[in-house]
Amino acid sequence: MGATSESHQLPSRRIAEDLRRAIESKTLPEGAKLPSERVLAQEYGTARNTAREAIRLLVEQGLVDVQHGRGVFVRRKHRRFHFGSERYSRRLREETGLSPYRAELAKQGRTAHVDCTSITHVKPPPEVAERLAVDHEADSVVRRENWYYADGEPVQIGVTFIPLAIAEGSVLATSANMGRGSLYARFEELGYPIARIREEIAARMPTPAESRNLSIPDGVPVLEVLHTGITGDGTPFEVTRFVMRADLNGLDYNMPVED
Amino acid sequence: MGATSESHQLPSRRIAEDLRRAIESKTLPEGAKLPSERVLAQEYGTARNTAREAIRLLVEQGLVDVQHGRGVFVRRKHRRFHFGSERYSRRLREETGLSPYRAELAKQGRTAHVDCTSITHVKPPPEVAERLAVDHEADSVVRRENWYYADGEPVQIGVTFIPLAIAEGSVLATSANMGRGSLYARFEELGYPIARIREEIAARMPTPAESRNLSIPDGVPVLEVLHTGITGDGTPFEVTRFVMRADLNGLDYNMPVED
DNA sequence: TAGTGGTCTAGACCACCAT
DNA sequence: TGGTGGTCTAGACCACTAT
Repeated sequence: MGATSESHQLPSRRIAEDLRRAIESKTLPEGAKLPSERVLAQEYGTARNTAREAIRLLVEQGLVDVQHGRGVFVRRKHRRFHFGSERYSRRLREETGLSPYRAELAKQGRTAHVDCTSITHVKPPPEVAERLAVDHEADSVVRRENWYYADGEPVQIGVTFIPLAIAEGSVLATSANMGRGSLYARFEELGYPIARIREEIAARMPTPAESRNLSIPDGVPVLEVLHTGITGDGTPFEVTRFVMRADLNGLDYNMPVED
Repeated sequence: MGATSESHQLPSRRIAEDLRRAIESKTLPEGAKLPSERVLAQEYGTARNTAREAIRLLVEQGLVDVQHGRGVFVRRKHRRFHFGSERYSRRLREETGLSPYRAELAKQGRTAHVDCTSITHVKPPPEVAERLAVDHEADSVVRRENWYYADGEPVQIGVTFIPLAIAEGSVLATSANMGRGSLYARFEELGYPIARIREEIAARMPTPAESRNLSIPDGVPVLEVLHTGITGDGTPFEVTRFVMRADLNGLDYNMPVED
């Protein structure tokens, strides 16, 4: 493990660079334990805080996982789940009866679990009102919050907003369980078959609350997808904001180029 | 600015929480200067390093910008550029003659600049070979690297791979300047009109090299888009890997739900 | 109990920015 | 020049994990 790099003057950067190289060259393979902070400090002749700062740089780059009391380990690259346009395909819905989330996880041999944690009536947030073409002061919408788990660990949270005029009187406004074909089958029965989707995608660091809720490791961003469901005649009937751990989730869209 | 929060025992967390609340309530509006580390330390009766740790927590959340010698400032939320399916629309191409990148920046009154920094012949990376359906050992592809600037600052880097069999003998393989209608007009002339796109999206923290190249502030992730251009009969003819600063770029897709 | 990371102290000196 | 952040030292005590 010795001191080999010459490119950085700063001890902390030099330690971090050496470790980064060791990780990228697989000298330290995935899952391997790094030398402890105290050992690094001694090897490089620095204070412990300096070795600690080097570790922090690696954490920021998402290269290692720190485990209190156990040590620092090279982060294992998880295979990502992929979600995209097929998430809303009617054929998939009807053939499998499975929600696309469950189908994707089944493909990877992992256990899916979806939990509807709350159903409430709220005034829509401005960006939701705008996309649903409702008045964000006057109109009320149904808010459904869903947590998505893989092998018992939460990986996504989705919050769906539905105009009250559409949801009122149906299971959409009252029941956590959507039944066979799930959400979009119910929309179809209500006269809102999904024909188009708009997906607005951003990435950012998680808020402290999101870090807690999704147990997001340090140095991992979130993908935020603002999804709008639209009928054939252009009427938006549902908006969902997904927040996903970016290390476990990816998006995969396959679409025609229109005019 | 005093000490008001009760929810955290740890001094560094308490300072960070107080500052976060001040930022979110606009008590500290965008662009405002935070108290200096030394002042915070004195106000909370801690060592300077403890106040410094609090600032670091805010940086990790992407809430503040640290400027050496000047101070710590509440990060200004930039309006994001939005790119999506329309990026490849033929109508847009023919009507404006402008590349979609330039069109989007013009909409926001900012100066666009695109720089083709290199054109080389390489063996395709495995994930590119797979999507182009070429042999990643035997076949060669043209590699074009483009840097995208807004007001002189780099915001995206795109690396395009084109099978040599397609690009050979055309400007695609030789010239930085693509001429009117840009890349996809040339593909169309060569018998590869774009009809579908596949976009695979991930988010992650930047590598040190990307941080340098794109001047990415701390606490800002990148969006990585692996884009495949496909003809009407399903032939992939081009793969581009985009890396974008996630604080300045977003994606916006509007597409039909296909069976 | 020994080893690990987590937090903190009370300094020090340096590099950068503004005046 | 004085104020700011950047890095480092040489300790200390705590919390967690393992044996």
